[in-house]
Amino acid sequence: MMLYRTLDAVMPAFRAIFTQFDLTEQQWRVLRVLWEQDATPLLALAEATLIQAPSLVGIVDRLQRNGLVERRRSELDRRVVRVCLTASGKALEAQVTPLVDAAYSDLEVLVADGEWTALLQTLAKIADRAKSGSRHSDTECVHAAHALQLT
Amino acid sequence: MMLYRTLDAVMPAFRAIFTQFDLTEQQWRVLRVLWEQDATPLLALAEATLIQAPSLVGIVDRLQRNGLVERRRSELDRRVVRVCLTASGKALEAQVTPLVDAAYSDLEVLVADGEWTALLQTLAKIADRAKSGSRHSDTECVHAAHALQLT
DNA sequence: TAGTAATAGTTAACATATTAACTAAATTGA
DNA sequence: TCAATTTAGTTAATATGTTAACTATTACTA
Repeated sequence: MMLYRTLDAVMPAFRAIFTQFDLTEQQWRVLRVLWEQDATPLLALAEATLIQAPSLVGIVDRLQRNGLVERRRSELDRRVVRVCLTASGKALEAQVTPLVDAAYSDLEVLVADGEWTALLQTLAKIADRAKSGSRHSDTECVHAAHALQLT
Repeated sequence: MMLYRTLDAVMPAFRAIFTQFDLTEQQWRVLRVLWEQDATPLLALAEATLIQAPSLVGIVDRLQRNGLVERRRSELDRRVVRVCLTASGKALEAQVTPLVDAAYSDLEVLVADGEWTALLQTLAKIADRAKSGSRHSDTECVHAAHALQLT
C-alpha cells in the first residue's frame, strides 16, 4: 500500500506537464531518447526506452501522426527503420525539458541525499539478487518504473 | 534505470504463478480482496484494490466470464452491484495463496529487515510530502505498484 | 413534493502492455 | 550457392489504464 501511495503522490506533477503538451508519458520517453540520439533504429529505441517493440510501434505511429517524428528506411540494411525527429519534434525539447527538470528538483528536495542513495541501493540490491534465478527481459515492468519517473 | 531493473527482477516470479492459474495480476488483486470480504460492492472493490472503476468493470467481466465471480444487484439500494465469489472462485484461494506467499518470502529474504523498513519509510516520506500540494486519486499509479507486488 | 444534485455502475474512445505469429531482409553454414 | 536461421519491424488478440460522458437510483432541498 505504501508504494501505491508513493506513486500516487509523485506522478501527477509529471503527468500535468505532459498533457499540457499533448504528450503521454511514453511518448515523452521516446522523445527524450531521440533528443539525445536522433535517427535511432526502432529496436534500439525499444531498448533505450525499455518499451517493448510492439508497444513502441504504436507510440511511434502516434508521434508520427502528430508530426513530431518520421520513419526513414535505412539504405544499408533495409530491415532497419530509423525514427527521426521533425522540426516540431526538436522544437519541443526546449519547452518540455525545463518543466520536467523543475519537477524532478521539487521531488529531490523531499528527502535527504543519503536517503535517496539508500533507497536506490536497496532497490539495486533487490534487483540484483532477485534477478539471479530468473532470467527475463528488461522491459517487463517498464510502465511501473515509468510511473515513478525516476530514471 | 535502477527502478526499472528492480521491478524487472522482482515481477516474473509472481507473474509465473498467475499465468499458471489463468489469472492476470489485476484479477488476482480483485480475488484477494474478495477472499477477505466477499460480496463487495464494485466501487468499494475499486477502492480496496486501487483499481479505477472503469478498469474494474472489465476485470470483473472477465472473472465472471471465467466463472470465478458473479454480480448480484443489491435489494436495498438498487444502484449497488455486489461482486460475489463462486465456488470455483473460493476454491482458487487455497491453491494460489500458498504460492504467492512463498514468492513473497523469497523476496523478503533478499534484504535485511532494517533495510526493508528504511525503504518503506523513505517511500512513505516521499508520498507524504509530494502529496501535500497535489490532490488526486489513490488509483493513479496502481499498476506500477501492482508490478512491485509489495502491497 | 417537484427539481436538482449526488452516487453506483457502466460505456466509449483512446493509449498502452503482453504474447504469439508473420513478413521481409540479411546471415550463415553445409 | 542455396537452404535454414536470424534479425528488424510489424500485426493480431487480449487485458488494462485514463478521461469523459451517460444511465439509473437515491438523496437532498427549496
